[in-house]
Amino acid sequence: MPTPSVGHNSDAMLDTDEPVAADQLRLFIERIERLEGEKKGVADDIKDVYSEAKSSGYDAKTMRMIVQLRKMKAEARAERDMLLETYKAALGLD
Amino acid sequence: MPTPSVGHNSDAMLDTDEPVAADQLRLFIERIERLEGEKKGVADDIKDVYSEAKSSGYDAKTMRMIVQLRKMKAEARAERDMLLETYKAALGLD
Amino acid sequence: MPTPSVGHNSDAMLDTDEPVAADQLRLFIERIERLEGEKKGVADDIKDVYSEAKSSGYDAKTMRMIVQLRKMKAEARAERDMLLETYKAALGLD
Amino acid sequence: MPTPSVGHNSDAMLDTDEPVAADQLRLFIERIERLEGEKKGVADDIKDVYSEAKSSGYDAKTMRMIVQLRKMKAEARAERDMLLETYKAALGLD
DNA sequence: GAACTTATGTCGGTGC
DNA sequence: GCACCGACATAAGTTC
Repeated sequence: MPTPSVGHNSDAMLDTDEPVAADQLRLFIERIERLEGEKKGVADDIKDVYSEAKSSGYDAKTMRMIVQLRKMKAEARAERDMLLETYKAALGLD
Repeated sequence: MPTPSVGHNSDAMLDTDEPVAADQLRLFIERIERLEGEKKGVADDIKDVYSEAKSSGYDAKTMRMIVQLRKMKAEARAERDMLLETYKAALGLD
Repeated sequence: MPTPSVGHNSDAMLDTDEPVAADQLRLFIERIERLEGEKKGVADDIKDVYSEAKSSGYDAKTMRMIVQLRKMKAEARAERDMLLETYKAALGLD
Repeated sequence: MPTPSVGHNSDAMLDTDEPVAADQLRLFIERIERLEGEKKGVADDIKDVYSEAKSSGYDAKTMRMIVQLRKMKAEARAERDMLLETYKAALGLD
């Protein structure tokens, strides 16, 4: 049960707690930074696809609308399913 | 009902233009949707890391500040490097 | 055409610019504050309706889902219409 | 799916519970939707005021800070007053 | 000026 | 029963 808060090391009080905590924090930060990098990469990829599509004569604005519309449909469906589940649970049918 | 758009293929070509175009658009859309999905996945991963860090006693808000500060530093350094490159090129030192 | 930026009063440079500007700003602020108050009032009204519905045996969470679902449907329809307009414009049919 | 609340009509009542309940739910939903609409309208009005102020040369960010500061002051004052009331009540001075 | 992303504040759920 | 916590909605900032 590692915690960032100060504590004691079992063996003779060798002060290793803080280094460990610092390493742990550093690790979290680095994982986040790596993931942020990935996210940026994917976002750039998306941009590239839009650019490529534009080069093929498609309008980005229209494409965005299509993507959004499809997403909304999918979300509505998911919501509907959830609603159904809720009803079923409320009626003891699950 | 394939596509609403009008058009015909000139000379002796089989009529493949419209299907191809529709497929091409569909392909672009699907690539984007797939990438959007990936992006969401990564974003969720980031959230998870913050949660995990919080469970270890770290404050998310503080961590965000750290990440941001480091990003700014990295950008500043990149800018400095670029500037240096520019100078070197201008002086014929590259 | 009063502006907050410094200027001249037409009649003999009586320095009334700043009071006017201050008043104008004050007026903007007060309008915003009044609207913020209204917005909070409406938000509270919404809460009240949910509470009232709960007292009548309805589940707030389910109601929220219904409201959201309906909103999504409406938005999808609006989006669809917009998309149609875009197509029509693109095809010179408007 | 009839109604969330079970119920029956006590003796000799015509079976109008379910329609009534459905209507009741519908009514709640519609009231909420109407209020949501109002809230959006007010939010848009606020945006308009900021835009208008910007056109007059004021900086929106600064204005937001002013609004927030004034709100905090007002809240602090309200809290003070409440505290005073509490004291007065405790001392039988009300 | 419009879209996207991040950040903050609020609200309902839960555990002590 | 209250306080904490996580989730959601709104709001702000940033970028194209």
